[in-house]
Amino acid sequence: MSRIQALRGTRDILPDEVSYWQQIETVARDIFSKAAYREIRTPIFEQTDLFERSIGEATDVVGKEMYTFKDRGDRSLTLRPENTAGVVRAFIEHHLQAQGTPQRLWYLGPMFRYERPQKGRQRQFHQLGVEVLGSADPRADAEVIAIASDLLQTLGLTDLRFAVNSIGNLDDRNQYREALVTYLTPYKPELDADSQDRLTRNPLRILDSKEARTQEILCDAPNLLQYLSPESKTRFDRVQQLLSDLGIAHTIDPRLVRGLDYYTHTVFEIQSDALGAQATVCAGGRYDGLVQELGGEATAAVGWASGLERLTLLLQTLQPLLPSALDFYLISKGDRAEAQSLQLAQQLRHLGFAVELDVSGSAFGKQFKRADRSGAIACLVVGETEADNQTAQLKWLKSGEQEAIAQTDLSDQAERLRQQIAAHRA
RNA sequence: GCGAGCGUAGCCAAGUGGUUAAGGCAGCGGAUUGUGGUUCCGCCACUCGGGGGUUCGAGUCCCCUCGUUCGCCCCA
Repeated sequence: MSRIQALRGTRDILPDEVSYWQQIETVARDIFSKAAYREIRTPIFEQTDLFERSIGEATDVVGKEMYTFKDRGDRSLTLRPENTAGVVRAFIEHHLQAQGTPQRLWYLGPMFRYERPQKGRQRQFHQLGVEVLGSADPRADAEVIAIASDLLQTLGLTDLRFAVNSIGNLDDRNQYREALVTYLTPYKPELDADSQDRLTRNPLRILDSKEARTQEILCDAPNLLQYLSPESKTRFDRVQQLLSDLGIAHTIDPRLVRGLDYYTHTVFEIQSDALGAQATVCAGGRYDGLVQELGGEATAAVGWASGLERLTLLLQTLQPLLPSALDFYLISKGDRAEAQSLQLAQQLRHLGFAVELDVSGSAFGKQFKRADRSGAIACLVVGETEADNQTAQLKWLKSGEQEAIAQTDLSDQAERLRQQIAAHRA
């Protein structure tokens, strides 16, 4: 088996599936532009440092999932595992704060993580995301969540769980970390191996361990929310209130901590039960320290990212097959007729119709069969007879009704045809 | 990195040690040299992911390997 095939964790998105992607992209563009978010496109690879400093050295993403390589100039580069870091880098590099804050941005593109593929997880995957840079206002937190909600709802996705939490500011977190470590240390031998390791490396991550015994121990652990400073607490209450005012049902999940180091205050996840183990379709939070961390001015920010592969999986369960958008299928036989059918195809396309031209040259019977399978509403037939008198047979494929139409009348009849096609589609 | 399942045609598949590897869908050709969605006929795997082994005999059993799926970890 030496045939070349797509690499593990990468896949081809074939035309039947692309229509779902386009549906998401169309809806997203509309929602973003109505909320004054502008698209930003950043490079697919960056200096390795950028991700190490932003995402955090101790995280799994940086520790074991990055596609990192040396280029010919011996620089260490990394294919982006996520895009917040890149957007923040661009924000700083181009002094976007000078264009006024907040900057509301969105992006869409491929990301790369070296992991074992499984349902809803690829090595090259795609994320759609938003970032609001330069606002600490709780309304910004609520706005980005509301936009995510709009997007998912417009796509027809329901049965989603919105979980939110606050991990406070840096001081809150440090104090809580200490308390958690103090509480957990006596139980260390009973924790699962990963959690034991995290106890020193990244204790907060222990909270969302799936091990039963670890979770039992955590039942009586100190609660993160009780370690929030009064300001952080007030802030979180405000975000929750704003979400409720918007009618966005959500639950507080005190165990929700995210895997990337840069988060502060609000963190949230939107999950679905229809995806198997990879339940999260959208996740994000506030990252007030990141811009400064990467060398910019202190800038509060909040954002999220959503996995396109997971969204399309959900969409496909809702709509197993998108209907054909084809209006006409053109059939012809004989030199002159074939030449005329090409002319007619172009003419109809210029009038705004979607037209497929049969170029097989096979028998009419075969061509009709293909017309039927194409999903077109009507077919236009040009044979010897029609070629002689510059007409075509217009056949409505569903009813089988057929009428003669002069080739020169097509543009005059366009409006009528449009209406009839619309009627057949409905 | 770890665990489990699965690899037979473009797709879905039967086959569970014994002569020539079912069937269905799609495709192509024909019945029907100008009318489809029904029907009928024909064509479409020197070979069962690859390699090695056991056996008189292997798609079928064993080992290795590659690929893939789902799960763990982690994440969108």
